[in-house]
Amino acid sequence: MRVKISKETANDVLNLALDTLRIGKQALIFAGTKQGAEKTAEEISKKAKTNDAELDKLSLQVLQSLSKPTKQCERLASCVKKGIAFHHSGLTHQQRAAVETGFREGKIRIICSTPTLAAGLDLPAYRSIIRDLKRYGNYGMDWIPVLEYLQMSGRAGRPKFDTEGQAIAFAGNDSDEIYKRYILGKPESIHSKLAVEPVLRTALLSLISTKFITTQNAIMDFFSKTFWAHQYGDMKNLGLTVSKILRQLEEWGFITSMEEFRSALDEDEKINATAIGKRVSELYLDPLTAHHLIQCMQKTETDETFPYLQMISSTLEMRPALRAGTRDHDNIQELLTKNEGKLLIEEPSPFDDEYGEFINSMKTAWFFQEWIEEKDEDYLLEKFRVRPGEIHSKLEIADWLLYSAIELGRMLLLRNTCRQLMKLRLRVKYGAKEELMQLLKLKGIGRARARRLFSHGIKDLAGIRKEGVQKLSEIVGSKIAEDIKKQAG
DNA sequence: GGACGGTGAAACTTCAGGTTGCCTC
DNA sequence: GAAGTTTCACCGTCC
Repeated sequence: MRVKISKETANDVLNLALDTLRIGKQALIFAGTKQGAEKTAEEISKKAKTNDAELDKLSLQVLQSLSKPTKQCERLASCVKKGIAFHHSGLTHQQRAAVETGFREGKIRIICSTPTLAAGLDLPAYRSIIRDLKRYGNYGMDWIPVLEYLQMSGRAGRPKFDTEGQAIAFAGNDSDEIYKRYILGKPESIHSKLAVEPVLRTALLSLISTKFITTQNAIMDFFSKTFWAHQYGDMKNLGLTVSKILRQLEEWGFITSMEEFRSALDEDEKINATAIGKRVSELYLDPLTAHHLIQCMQKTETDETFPYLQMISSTLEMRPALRAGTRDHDNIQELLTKNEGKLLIEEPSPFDDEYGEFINSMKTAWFFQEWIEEKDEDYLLEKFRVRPGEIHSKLEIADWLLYSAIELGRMLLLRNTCRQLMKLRLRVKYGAKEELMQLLKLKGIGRARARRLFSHGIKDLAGIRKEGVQKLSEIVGSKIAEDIKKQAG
């Protein structure tokens, strides 16, 4: 089928989008990066001539999803005003929901998105436009998986409304390659061998700790019957990986064999989870991460925050860590010097493979440090290029890791460290300095109000009791003033 | 003559996603 | 590897 599109601008993605608007249909546009998605949405919205009171309402909703709108919020809001939106992991939950329902209801005509929408959500459109078929990966720029292409093009056509759908991919100079790869090519198998180890580690420990499996033979037997082994194909290799992981788990003290003097695990030997191994499994923690946390905590008992932030920032769970660019170089060097001798993970040689990952984890830790120093989201967006939604997801992971670390620390009787970590967890949760801790215990008081109270000299519950409702009302509003007065007793 | 502003090309920077736990001093 | 962003030199205009 041939479709003629008028060449209104030099940008064909833009032309296609404008054409979609003209024929009164909806489109999803897939871009390779968040920046790319935002950019295309913005370009289209500048050319779109939509005007609608409903959209104004939606736009306002998007803008006010945070107490203080960031530049990203403003950008999205101005797009939505024109019936265009972008969608990626850096959006807040409310924003995502607003964009999705807005599209389902037909108010939003075009969404420019990263592959988020293709995988998880059922959001069909008349046109599915794939702008980028290449993406930056571990080995430079590379083709996206066939599976992903199918998922994106599969969004075209809405079964209930359209009799047809169009999936359009932008080819550039590689149309032959694209035809071979994506139209004729087979999707790759679901499991990749590289991703196996963390999952296998967690699964193994869980099987052992629930006493579902007690010998290595039984383990191999179990895995040979799973679909997973079928996918993995090579049982011999899987066997080697399994015994390697078992040895690691033993070394880390998460499992024991009955005859402890034997260094290697015998195949019929009984295997049990240790108390701490059991807890690790209950926490759904990757044993490697658990081991890392334990080692770090046993190394120090500091009352500084940065070492612990570095500890949680250098886990697999926290990946992808924030990328450190050249403009961060000086700041990170300064951090390294300032924390010399206190870091829980030593700086590797710059020639080491891990060096880049180390620097990234330093940047992530630094980001958390700034967060608990009460820097606002706009500042963080500017300085770290972290979007609001990402801030939340990183904080959630941080909270979970800190919780896990506290649990493990408690079992290891690291009382002092646990106390520090509990304080830190609260600060990470609220993004506040330690001096606000007392006030944050109150319901309805977050870091913003706590800071306002504090700067008026009200520093704790006693301070609230002393102050009159009138004065409190001026600071935090009358409803909350009454409420916290009640809470303070 | 100098402040200001627009333009374009070169240099530089950055690059997807999302599941896990919960009362504990 | 390539899109997006920043920087900077260059030119023209207005006062």
